[in-house]
Amino acid sequence: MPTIKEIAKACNVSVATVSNILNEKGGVGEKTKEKVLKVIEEMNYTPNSVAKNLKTKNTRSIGVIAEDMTVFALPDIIDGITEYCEKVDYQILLVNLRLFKKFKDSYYQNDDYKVIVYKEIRKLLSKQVEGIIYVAAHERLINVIPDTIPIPTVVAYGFTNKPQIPSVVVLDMTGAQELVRHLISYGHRKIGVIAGKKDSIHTQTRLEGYQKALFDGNILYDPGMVVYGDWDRKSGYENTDILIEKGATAIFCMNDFMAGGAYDRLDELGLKVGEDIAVVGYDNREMASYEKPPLTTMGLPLHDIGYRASEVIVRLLKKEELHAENGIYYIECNPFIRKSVNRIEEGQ
Amino acid sequence: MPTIKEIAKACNVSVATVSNILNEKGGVGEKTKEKVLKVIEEMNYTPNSVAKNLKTKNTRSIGVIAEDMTVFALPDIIDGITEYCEKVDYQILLVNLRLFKKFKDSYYQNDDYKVIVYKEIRKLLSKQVEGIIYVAAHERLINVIPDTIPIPTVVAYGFTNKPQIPSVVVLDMTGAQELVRHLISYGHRKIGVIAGKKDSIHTQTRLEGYQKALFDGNILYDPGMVVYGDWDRKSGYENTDILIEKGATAIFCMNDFMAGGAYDRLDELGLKVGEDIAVVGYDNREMASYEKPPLTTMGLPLHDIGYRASEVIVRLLKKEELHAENGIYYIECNPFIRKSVNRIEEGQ
DNA sequence: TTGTAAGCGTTATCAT
DNA sequence: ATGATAACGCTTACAA
Repeated sequence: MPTIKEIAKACNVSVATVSNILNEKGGVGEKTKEKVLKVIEEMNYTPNSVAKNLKTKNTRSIGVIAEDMTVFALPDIIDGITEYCEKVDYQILLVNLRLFKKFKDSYYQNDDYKVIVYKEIRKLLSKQVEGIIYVAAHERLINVIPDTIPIPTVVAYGFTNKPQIPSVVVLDMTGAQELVRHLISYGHRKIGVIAGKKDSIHTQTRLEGYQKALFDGNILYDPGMVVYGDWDRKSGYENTDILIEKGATAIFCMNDFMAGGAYDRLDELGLKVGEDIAVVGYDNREMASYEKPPLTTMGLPLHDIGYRASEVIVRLLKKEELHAENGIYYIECNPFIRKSVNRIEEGQ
Repeated sequence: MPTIKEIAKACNVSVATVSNILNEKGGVGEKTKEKVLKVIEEMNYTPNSVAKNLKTKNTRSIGVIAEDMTVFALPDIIDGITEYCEKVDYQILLVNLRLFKKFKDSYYQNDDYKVIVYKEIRKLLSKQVEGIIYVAAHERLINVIPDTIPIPTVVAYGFTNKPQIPSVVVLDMTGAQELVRHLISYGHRKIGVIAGKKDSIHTQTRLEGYQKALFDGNILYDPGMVVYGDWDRKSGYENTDILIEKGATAIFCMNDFMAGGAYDRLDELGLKVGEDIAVVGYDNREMASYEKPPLTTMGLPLHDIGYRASEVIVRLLKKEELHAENGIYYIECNPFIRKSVNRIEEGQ
């Protein structure tokens, strides 16, 4: 690989001239420019960005720390990050923590992984990335980022307890609200909920959205209509009976898996989803559209979360003002209306 | 951020000494070492790898070019890459081409994206990556990598026509063979096939595996028992009748989606999968385990493909011998035996 | 055991 | 319009 020096020598010009041409600084004669460009082409010269970065003290690169690439939300989030970064010509250094593979489901219960994160941040820092995006595998409080971190950092799909580290999260509240409003608009008034785990942020905010929709619809909130699952299909199956016994005409499941479980049980009960009873899910997982009937659900704005996170990083890099309360950006969900909600006649 | 010079000054030693300590070169007095380490800690010094890389002319980084992150195979492949790279301490520069988003399904029909790939390779080269892994979204011939590429390159999940660019692919043949052998071992002898698109490499090799299994089982190969779908669920649905009319007792679908479609049609026909008829899929997509009954299928060795690809790159980097015919590495599939295959009594 | 200084491939300042 | 040269932060002979 030739260097700028060799190009200069081959052209009988100085390195400064070659550099000026490469960076379009102007003040260069037309024919020298032509000649140099030709030689560069001929010798297949590629500038060495490492040297350039050392000199200019910027790398146009950001570090992306993914808790676990293989968790369903991550690829879309990273896709959003890459889309924006491509636009503004930033390179991505990817680190995949593989937390689920290493620590199973419980990694965030202990703090062993804090030191791993810390180490990876150091590495990224030494590589002179200009910013870091930390992508959580599940939306929750992320407190592994040292406050002493000297470069802009944002958390995607997770909250922080520090306003100086912005975060980008799902606007779960209105998503749930919209789904339940949809149910109500189809005449349902006895709407059961199969919630997720009680300590999950998703569960709490989706429940709030449910309550708001009831309130707007002038429907009494009956806590007995809310049962808690654990996000797994089986728990959807198991909790369905309770709701049916209470006379629910519709079931709002807080994820698609539990909705699938409800489908299973409803089928056994001889109840046809979308005809005798309504079911809605959340997340718009791939299987949602393959259920019979296809499941009405709420799509997570994963791609947009990544996109926004990189927008925020770039604003931070340019020292531009941020306009988000407490540094939290909420991104709206998109509904997927399919065939799992039946219309109920008035007075029924 | 302090530099090595500032550390040296603060310690009243030379930069060489600090450097030697950092790189554990030895020949350093115990107490100077202690002192320097303490100051490094205190001043929170992080070595600048950009400068280091410039000097040492290696970056311990490889470029990963993904055709499209959001295609189902990619996250696992990249996960495999990151696992190995973490072990050998290589950093990943990620490029997401977003081919599907940009060109829909037909990008590989035209060559517009060749110039994009070429540009990205140049960028990566200028960043001084030591090798490149190109990750295809679907297994096919990848011919977008210039033969003039000056650094080791391997294609994951795709073939190349150049032996100097190794590739790592799925061993589809034995996967299909094993699946059909499984069917035969359960007593099935009239095994229909819903194949994928005719021009797909997957279709061709999986068909070959099917034929081999028949041969080993002393079963006549009836080309009429093979119908072609287009990988979509609908085409599984539509092709089922043909096979049933021909008296198939088992259907080998070349992916899980088409198997799902077959389930749908069989259900309409009043045939119970796993009792009256056997169905197997391929790929082990997420929905396979949620089908009723859970679908027996063949899992793709995605993670291992990525892992192997980076192993190969690292071997290449170390100029070690490669031991693969034509530079093609085949990775075996893993079967997921579930509930969709019934046992047939002899003579039935 | 420690220090001096050259040099990696660029950019940028200042002359010419 | 072009060139000489210092500097970016580090490693590495080589000298002391």
